[in-house]
Amino acid sequence: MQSFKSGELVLDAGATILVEGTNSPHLYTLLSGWAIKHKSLEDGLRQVLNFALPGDLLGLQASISDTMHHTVEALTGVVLCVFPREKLWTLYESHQGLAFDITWLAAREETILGDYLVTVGQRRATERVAFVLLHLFQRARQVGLVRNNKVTFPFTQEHLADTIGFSLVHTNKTLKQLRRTGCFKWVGTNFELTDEQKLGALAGEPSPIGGVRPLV
Amino acid sequence: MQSFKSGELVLDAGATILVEGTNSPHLYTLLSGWAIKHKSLEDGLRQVLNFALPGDLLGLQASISDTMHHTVEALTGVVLCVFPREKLWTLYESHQGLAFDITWLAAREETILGDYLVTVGQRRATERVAFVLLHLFQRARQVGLVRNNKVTFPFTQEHLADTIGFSLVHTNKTLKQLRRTGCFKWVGTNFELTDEQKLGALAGEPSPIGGVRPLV
DNA sequence: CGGCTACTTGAACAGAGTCAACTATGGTGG
DNA sequence: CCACCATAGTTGACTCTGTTCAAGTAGCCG
Repeated sequence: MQSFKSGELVLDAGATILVEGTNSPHLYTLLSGWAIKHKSLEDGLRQVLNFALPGDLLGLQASISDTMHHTVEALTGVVLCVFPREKLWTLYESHQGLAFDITWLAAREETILGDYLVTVGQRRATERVAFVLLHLFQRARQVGLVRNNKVTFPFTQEHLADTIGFSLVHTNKTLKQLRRTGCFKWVGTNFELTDEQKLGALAGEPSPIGGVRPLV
Repeated sequence: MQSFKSGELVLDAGATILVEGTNSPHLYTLLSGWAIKHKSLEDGLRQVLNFALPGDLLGLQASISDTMHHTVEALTGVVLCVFPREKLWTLYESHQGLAFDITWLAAREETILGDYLVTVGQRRATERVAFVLLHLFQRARQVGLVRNNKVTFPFTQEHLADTIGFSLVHTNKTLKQLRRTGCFKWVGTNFELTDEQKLGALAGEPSPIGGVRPLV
């Protein structure tokens, strides 16, 4: 799989990695740093679709439809592993493991977007905020970015607002309310989760016990 | 690819094809009919994630994570092409075309979910309704279900409401308002689109002319 | 005819948006 | 070292969009 790699790309925070409506000759894997995927509307509104953390794939859409349907922007300095897009499908023939991995990543992305859609479509303000904070904390933990229940969140309240579909002002007020529950501390870029279970409950998660019963 | 097939499944309208939280030994392709993918919350709320039309793949998530993250339900009588899930990855080795097709379908699903997320997160009522109606009309047309700009929509206003994240009542009132624009007629299950461009404008689409300028 | 489901409509209420001002905080240059 | 500026975060007052509750109507099938 390393043979497929054509180089590394290092970018500063704020750099645009891929642009909606354009295509790209490259497919990227995020090696380090955070990025954000979003779509912008003419009237200045913006919807964040997802965050990208180390290990995530960027630019698959362009490989398939010749056009990106969202923009990807670096939230921190990032290191990207660069793959030549045109080689992808020939690689599918020689490396089935790669085909599996990419399918897996695409399906995972679909799952996350589905969760976000439920959150934005059905949840109340506090649930939305709690859900996204918890989700990002857990993803950060999966890739080893959490130490002592602390992690650096390199995004602003405005990013959060654009993720959950609320105005910045209302997001801020909801956050104030959530802080009073005491399950987490978020000051500047430092986020500390002190009561994961409680935040999960506030996010409206089904309780971890009592899973779903299979159909007979 | 036909060799992979293990049978056909015929189900009535209302049948549940896959259940959130369970896994399934099968992967399906929808051969005919409509289905709906949704997630339900404890409190009775429901979010429709997407509609499935002929040609769509159902159950990929279960093949990858051993658990479906949403439920799939038939809206009409459906015919499904059944594949044994465990054979999928071995098939990836012998049929790279299949690997490409599945990746393509997964990426397309991601694109649609992204569009829905923008709609639900940022758009106003009339735009949301217009967007979904137009989107479904266009997808139906792609698979040849539209004749004379007419198509059968086998879903209720409640399905639409659960798709766009509004209450049934407000969806109904918005629909009433949209009908006055005269771009479409929707009575019972019969939908006729008489002014596609106008509906596109109401949906808040970027005008077809004036595409996005590539980055130099 | 009765009972179901889908669809309509109005009135009162509440959640979220908008506007506008203000407080940190960090970086820059005089 | 401090004055200035830009960006991020906070807060209050008012408005408006969408929700809820409640009461219908229309069509369909037994």
